Amino acid sequence: MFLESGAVALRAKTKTTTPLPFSKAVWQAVRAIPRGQVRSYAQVALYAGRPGAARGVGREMAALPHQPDVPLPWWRVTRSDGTLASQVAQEQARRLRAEGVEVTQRGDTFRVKVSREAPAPRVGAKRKR
DNA sequence: ATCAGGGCTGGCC
DNA sequence: TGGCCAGCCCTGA
Repeated sequence: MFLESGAVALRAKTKTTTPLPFSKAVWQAVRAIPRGQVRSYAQVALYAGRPGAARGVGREMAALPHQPDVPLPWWRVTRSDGTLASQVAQEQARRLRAEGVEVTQRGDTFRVKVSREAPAPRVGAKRKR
């Protein structure tokens, strides 16, 4: 699979700075995204063993430039609705297209084509009442 | 289908 | 404790 309970085993004394278990778990989850495919922040969080920590994943992504020793396919991570984070949208769209992923642009909004056959599984979706 | 607004959560500094 | 954020979900237009 994809799920790694090992991430949980990685937790220990956090003590100091960044490379905390959460970060490692996120990196691992992102690295596991197949070329030409995308996952949402929520899915990455789930696979990292921290369901619901989508925003935390976003924070990690934003910190990547500071971790040049840990190259990751960050461009394969999008929002649940398929739109791309504005500050990296251009670059992200370029990289995704280079992998054969369809990306549309409307105004400043970029978004990946979401197949109706294989809809991105929503994480933590609440039932409508 | 798309967009805006509002409320909420998780992890970190 | 307070506040930030590359998010998520729901509702309504």
